[in-house]
Amino acid sequence: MDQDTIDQPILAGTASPLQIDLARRILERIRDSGWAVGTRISVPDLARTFGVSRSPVSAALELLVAQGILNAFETRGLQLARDVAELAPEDVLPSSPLEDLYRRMMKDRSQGELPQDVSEAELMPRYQVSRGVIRKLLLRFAAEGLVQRLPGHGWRFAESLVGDDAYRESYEFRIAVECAALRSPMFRADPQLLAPVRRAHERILSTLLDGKTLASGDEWFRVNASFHEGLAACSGNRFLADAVRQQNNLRRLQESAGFEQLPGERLEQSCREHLAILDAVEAGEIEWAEALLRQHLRQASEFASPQRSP
Amino acid sequence: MDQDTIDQPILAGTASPLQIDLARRILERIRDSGWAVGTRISVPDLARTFGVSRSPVSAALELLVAQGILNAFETRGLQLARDVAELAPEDVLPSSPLEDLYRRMMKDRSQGELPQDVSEAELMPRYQVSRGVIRKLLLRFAAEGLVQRLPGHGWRFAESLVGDDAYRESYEFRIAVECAALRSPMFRADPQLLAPVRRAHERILSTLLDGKTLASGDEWFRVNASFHEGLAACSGNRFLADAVRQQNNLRRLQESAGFEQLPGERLEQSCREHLAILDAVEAGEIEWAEALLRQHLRQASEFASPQRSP
DNA sequence: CTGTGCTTTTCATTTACATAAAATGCACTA
DNA sequence: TAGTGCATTTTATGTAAATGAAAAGCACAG
Repeated sequence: MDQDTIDQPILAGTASPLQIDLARRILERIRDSGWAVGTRISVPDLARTFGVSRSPVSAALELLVAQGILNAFETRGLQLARDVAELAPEDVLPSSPLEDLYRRMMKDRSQGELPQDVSEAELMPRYQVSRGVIRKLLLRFAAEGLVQRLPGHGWRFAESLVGDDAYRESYEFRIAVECAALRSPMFRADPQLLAPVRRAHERILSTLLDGKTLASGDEWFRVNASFHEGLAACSGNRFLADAVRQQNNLRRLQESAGFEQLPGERLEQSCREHLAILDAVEAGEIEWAEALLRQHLRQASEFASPQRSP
Repeated sequence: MDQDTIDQPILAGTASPLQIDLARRILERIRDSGWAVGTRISVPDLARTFGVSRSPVSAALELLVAQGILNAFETRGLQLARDVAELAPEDVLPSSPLEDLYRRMMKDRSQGELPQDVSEAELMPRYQVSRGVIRKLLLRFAAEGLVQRLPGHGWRFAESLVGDDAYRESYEFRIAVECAALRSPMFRADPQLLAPVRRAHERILSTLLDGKTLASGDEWFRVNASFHEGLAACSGNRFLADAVRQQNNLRRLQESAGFEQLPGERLEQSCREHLAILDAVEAGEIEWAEALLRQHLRQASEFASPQRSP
């Protein structure tokens, strides 16, 4: 077992993006479910959960085996080999080259090193990759609404979230949509949906109260997203839920540029506000919940916006 | 000049989708600007307007020449050859094969002839086209939020608007978003944006009052979409505008199934309601406009929904 | 009856090359 | 000075074969 712990770049070459992605999600799932060491890992079960066939799941589990997180279970099958509560997925798993490029392009754009209008042929030599890769990336950007095809040649980056305007607009949109979700006549606080969200918040809060900082900035982002998306999902309106999810995708773009490392206290406050909103929702006090949510978003907006001064 | 009038399928083979699209937009522009016969047509001007180079514009104009709509201007250049006020663009121009396929797939899906989950390899033989074409179409659907990539293999169509639930949810969403657009602090009724919308409505209204029916069902759909999108665009909030546009895309998927041929009187009423809202907006009476819009959407919802009974 | 491990089949992506289309530049004209 | 017409360059798209990855099937163990 080599060195037992972290040696990432090994065998990073052989693993599809899907496999890496699955490995990360499986690891998160193991952690969040709090399974004990020795628990048997079922491939078909995971395959069902993530909506794929068993092949990529098996490959993903192999990655985890190579990291010493899983090991063989008696004669066949796999089991959990160690406690993963303290493990940060990104430290353990190789990152997909595609994902890296994605972030790199995003960063380059948000720092103005890429012009607003680009051509595929211009990007190919810049990032030393084939056209297919470039296309794939651009398509992903496009799916997230960050980039558009121009008629004729070229692509244009959205004005995106550069500039205070976009920030204001984003928060205005979120207030409109999320409050509408709460007010929806079909709104119903689904415990199955909200309980994990609450747990995640409590976990973070206790980490903070221990004086520790979060393992990764990404973690708060994900929990935050799960809160807003979970609330929207309770509206029973797929369009409201989709809109919230879409906004979160956009925001992820922003964060990964490296801006907005929230200070611990602000983070703690956000966490408490989320919990208060959950309390109100679960108690059926929807109007109060809406007021809290509106206030929460407004504050978040004020906190985020003055990052850049004009 | 052959037969002077309409002979569509001729030389439909040689013309890129962009060229055909431009030809249609140019024709609409000529019609909506009300230029007189003999007006000179400037290529660079059109190229600027549509944000492309002169090449595709020239090619598009050639298409119009072939239809007898333009002809040579003295020694060089082109001029408007005939009155186009009564011309329906779709009768004159060849339709791009890509566009046809797009509509066909949409229709097939909305009539349930395509399953929700599809693979590229399944579509290729079905529509007798290469993978590239299929990809292009799927990507277009994806950009409109109508289809999603599945992890692993295949694509999944959005739940779309099948079922009464989806209808209700769609209208709830639109009410939330469009009303938020009106209430936005940055809302500003932009005449440049709204004037063409108003003109289009007036044109339709006068057509109806003449006792005629609309040239194509598509026409009302486009005008209706331009109204709602135009209003949202005035909010100065790109996210609100995008959300409205996306809803319209979804609705188009629905309509193309051939449902919902609105009766003339309902159509006339919708038209008048739109105009009333425009009046209110342009007079700065935003609250009144919002009330009208909310009512308008609610009525439209009631009209559309009982189409299918459970 | 479910899960595993392996094999086979299906599907998607990649690569390189050929072709089509759009953008650009320039000489010339009104 | 802006516009046309044509030539050139740049850019993107289409095609086909090869590779790689995921899905589906099957025999067997618990």
